Amino acid sequence: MRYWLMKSEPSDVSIDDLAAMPDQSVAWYGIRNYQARNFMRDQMKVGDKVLFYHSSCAEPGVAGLARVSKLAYPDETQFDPANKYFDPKATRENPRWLNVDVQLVKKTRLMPLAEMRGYPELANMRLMQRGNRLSITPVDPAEYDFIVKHL
DNA sequence: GCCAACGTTGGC
DNA sequence: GCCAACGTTGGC
Repeated sequence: MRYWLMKSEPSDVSIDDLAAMPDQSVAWYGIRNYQARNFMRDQMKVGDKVLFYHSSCAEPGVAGLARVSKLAYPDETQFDPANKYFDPKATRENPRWLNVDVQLVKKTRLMPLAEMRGYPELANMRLMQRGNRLSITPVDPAEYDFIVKHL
C-alpha cells in the first residue's frame, strides 16, 4: 500500500464537497500532468491512503484523510468540449487522461502548510520544496503517520 | 496581483 | 532535438 498527497482547490472540490458526494467518493478529474497521471495509472491501488490537501486558497493545508476507492479509468472531462478540461487530442479509443476515485475517510482539522513547515519531520516532503507544482505526490509512510498523529 | 518554477509548444 | 516563448501552478 502506498501513501499520497493530493491537492484540490476547495473552490472546486473541498473536503466538505467530498463529504457531500454519494458514497463520499469523487472522480479525481482534471489531472493534465503526465507525472501525476502516471502515478494514478501505474501505482495507485484501491485502499491507498491519501492526504486531502487544499491548495490555491486562503489557508492551504491538509484538510482530511481519504483513500483510493477505484483504479484509474478514463477521465470523462477530456471528451466534453464544453468542459474546461476538454482535450481535443483525446479520443474514446485512445484516451490520454485518467483518474482514480477518491473516497473520504475522515474530515480532520486543517493542518496549515505554515504549521507543516515547522515540523522537521516533514521537511523532506515534496510539498515543502520550492517550485513544487505536482498535484499528486507520494508521501513517506513515516510522514503520513506523523501528520495523522498531529491532526 | 506578483513572481518563481517548471511544463508544454512549436519553429527551426 | 534544441530552445525560446508562453502558459500554469500556487504560495505569499
